[in-house]
Amino acid sequence: MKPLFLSTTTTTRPFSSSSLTVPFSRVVDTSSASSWSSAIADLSRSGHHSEALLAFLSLRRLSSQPSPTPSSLLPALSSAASLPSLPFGRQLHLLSLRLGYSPADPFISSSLINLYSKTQHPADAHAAFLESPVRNAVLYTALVSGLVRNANPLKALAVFKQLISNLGTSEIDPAAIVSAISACARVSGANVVGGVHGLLVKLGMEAETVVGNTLVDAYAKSGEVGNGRKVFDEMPERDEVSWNSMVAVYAQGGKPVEAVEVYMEMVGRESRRSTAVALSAVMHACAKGGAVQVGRCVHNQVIRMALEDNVYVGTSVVDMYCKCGRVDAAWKAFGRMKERNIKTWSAMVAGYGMHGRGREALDVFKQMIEAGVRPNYITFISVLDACSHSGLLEDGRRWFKAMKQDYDIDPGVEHYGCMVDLLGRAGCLDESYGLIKEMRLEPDSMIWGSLLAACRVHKNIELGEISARQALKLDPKNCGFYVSLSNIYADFGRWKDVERMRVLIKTRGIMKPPGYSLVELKGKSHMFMVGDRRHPQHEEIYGYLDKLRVRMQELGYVPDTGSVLHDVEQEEKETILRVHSEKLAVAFAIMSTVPGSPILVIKNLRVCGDCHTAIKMIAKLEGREIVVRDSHRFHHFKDGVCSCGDYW
DNA sequence: GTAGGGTTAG
Repeated sequence: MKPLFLSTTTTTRPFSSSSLTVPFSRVVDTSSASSWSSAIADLSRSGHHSEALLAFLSLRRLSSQPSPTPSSLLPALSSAASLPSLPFGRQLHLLSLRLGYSPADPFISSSLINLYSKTQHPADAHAAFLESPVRNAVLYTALVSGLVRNANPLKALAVFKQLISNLGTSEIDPAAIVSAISACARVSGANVVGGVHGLLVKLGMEAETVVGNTLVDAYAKSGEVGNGRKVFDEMPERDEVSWNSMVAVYAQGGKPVEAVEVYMEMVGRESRRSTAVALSAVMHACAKGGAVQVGRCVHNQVIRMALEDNVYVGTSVVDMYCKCGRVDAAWKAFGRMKERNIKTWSAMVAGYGMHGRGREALDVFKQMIEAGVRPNYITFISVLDACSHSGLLEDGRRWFKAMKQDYDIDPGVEHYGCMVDLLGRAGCLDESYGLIKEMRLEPDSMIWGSLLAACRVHKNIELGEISARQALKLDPKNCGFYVSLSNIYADFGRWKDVERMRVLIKTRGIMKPPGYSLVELKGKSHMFMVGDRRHPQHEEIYGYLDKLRVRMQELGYVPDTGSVLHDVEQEEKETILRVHSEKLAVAFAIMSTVPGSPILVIKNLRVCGDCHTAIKMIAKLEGREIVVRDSHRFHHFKDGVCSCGDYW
């Protein structure tokens, strides 16, 4: 009966970036079952899941104990679920079946539901639920959250309703309500979150911090940021997660100013600790809103707190600079990082890619492979996207083939989308069409849209009609498809068809989502919509644009009214073009900054053809580098040309 | 057996 000294020193946890010292060492009496199981439970509870599993295995091997009991099996199973590790979990499942603990023991059953949900085996999770002779609230809750995790929120809500009808509302506790709220957050429809909110108020759970946290996120996910903020403001107590969620909500909504405000309130008035999570979230907000000045301040804070080496924070810094048009600053930050994971590398590849610097993107990608990091599904999207933005036809073909052959990754719609775009751009329309036809997956509307756009550039009316028909079948409300087809007809002088498209757009009530452009000035974001006159300096902006237009016309500028949808006269179309949001933003930025300094404009939609031509000229006339981020990529306008090579 | 199920971020 030799006691075993079980000590775990420095070890690296799988799926975690930092190596850490496990604060665990104790004497385990291997002859005592309770000492054995409490050691495993301690490890599992403190989050040292691989160590818990190792302890379970090694102690089983060393021990004279006949067979494990639920008190050691259970924490091991819960660690297997947390990692998550399907092989370990299955082994433990089989063991508990053999020993008769499963399916009889509801504690084991709930852990099994959790395990199979986390390893994306929802059918097995459901089976574990059905096999259990006991159906208590914990089992229901495990199933509800598991279904949410596996992208089935509707079924999750149905299971939650079963809970209520079978067990009554008295069985509902905060954990149950939290999983129900997170299901609601992912179901579209009016007031879904509000329904469960009402229920939990009736049950007197609104003061629970976790419940409030989940509600904040749920309202935000359903587009009701205001309601989320209200819940946040009324919470009696807020923890770290509450604050981080509120920052994240604004980040996801692309509101860097509000995100920073909440962050400042957290570290200022509330004098809470700033954390890596909070800083990544704020950085994410800056990336989304193109707020490079604020982003730089946040970056300074990251440096001050010595958090640059944190791989998550470092990656969000890289991503922020890329998305704010400063890909060289991103590269510098990338170079300083001591540790890089797959997301870090992919962010850098994507960063170069969206700036049209495909060669550099591929170089980084090759360095990544040399560094021994295995590319995944996402990485290949970045790689192929980079090829398509730079027209690297041969590289694109090569890596598209290699992803399946060398890395055994089946191409998804995103990869096909990049290839269709790349081939189409290069004028290989038949090959592009052929690729769509040989896809095993259902092509989405974006893929057909890419081919449609290529058909316009390379003037192929037959294939254009085919593509448009398919695209519109999948997404009949997307006005871009109507416009592209109409443009093709216009290029061929088929004015009757152009008119037919115009009528179609009108009768089907197709609306273009409102376009807006953002410019950051002294840390403040200025937003412009088409024909916006809300800006205090709008008189000056319009006056300046008028003067610019005269100079542009001297250079041969002719308005391209093709992308104006409205049912109006030619003259009026030109007026609309004149006040497109990106033109207003560019004019405002030039007026407000020192001559010669670069300009960044963030646009929510794709930049229109006329604006693209106009901004090229403005860049030349004003001797400025104008960088525009549209919904698709970056455009660097300089000396009258654009980095996209006029294909976007 | 404070045994199992619950929220945020990258």
